[in-house]
Amino acid sequence: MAAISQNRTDWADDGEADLATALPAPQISTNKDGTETIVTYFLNDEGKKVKRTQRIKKTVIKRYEKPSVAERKQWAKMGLEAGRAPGPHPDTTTLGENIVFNPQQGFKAGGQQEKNPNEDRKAEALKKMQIKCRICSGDHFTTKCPFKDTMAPDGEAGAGHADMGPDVGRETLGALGAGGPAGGSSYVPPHLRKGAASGGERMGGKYERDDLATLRVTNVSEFAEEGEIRDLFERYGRVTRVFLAKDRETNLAKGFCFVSFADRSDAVRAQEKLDGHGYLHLILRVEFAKKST
DNA sequence: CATGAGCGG
Repeated sequence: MAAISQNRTDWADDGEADLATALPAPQISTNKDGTETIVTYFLNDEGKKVKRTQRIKKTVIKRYEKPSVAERKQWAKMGLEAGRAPGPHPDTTTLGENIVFNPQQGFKAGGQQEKNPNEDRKAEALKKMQIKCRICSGDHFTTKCPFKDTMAPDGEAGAGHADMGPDVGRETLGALGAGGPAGGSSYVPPHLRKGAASGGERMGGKYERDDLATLRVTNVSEFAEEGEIRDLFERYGRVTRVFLAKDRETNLAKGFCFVSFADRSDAVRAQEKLDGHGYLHLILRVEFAKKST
């Protein structure tokens, strides 16, 4: 490494030493308002000398920073920067746009990604074998019980029987305020909740998915991806949802998907245009979805 | 071929 000249200020100096050295040195001055003005000189693509004036405000904005980046900043400087003060210097570093680091949801400085607490609790419960079926006391959830269709959970009067009063055996509905489906469970799936992205509508005390502008697409390749399908359908209007059915085990597409549009008229056009359209070695069939069972 | 997943403990 000793062979590298310590006097060189730029890799581009090779063969143009006279021009390069003719450039004035960068100047930094501090203004009254605390900002700094940086003047640098360089040669542009056409070999013309350019003076650049930048005014920067040295406000330190505290924000999350990738731990790996933070660590890297502690490294001793090397090469032309060896021994110099921390931070960028205009003769070796070109100041660019601020790049906003946008941490992922759950990102935590100084450590691993935060785990979903629900996942944790569930895994924990499974590990300790605390799951006990309320019907048969087996180590599965009540809803997974092989007897769930024929027996009610212990302590509940015949769930699903017609002679049941409106409040008998019915749990209090949660603060989400959605009327759940009849059947005794207070659980309201995310897409049916108030404010869910894909317009649920209150009808007769129940939330139902609005499938008026939903297309069912069949003959979809197992290698299909939701994003690609969305791109394809976006050409005909605003797509509000793409659901690509996948096998939960293998994660391979099952061969059909649903695409919802904001406007039914767009769905009509997409249906007409894309029915019979080739996508990845297969020819799509596109029709309007019927109500889900 | 094919009408979605989802919680819960």
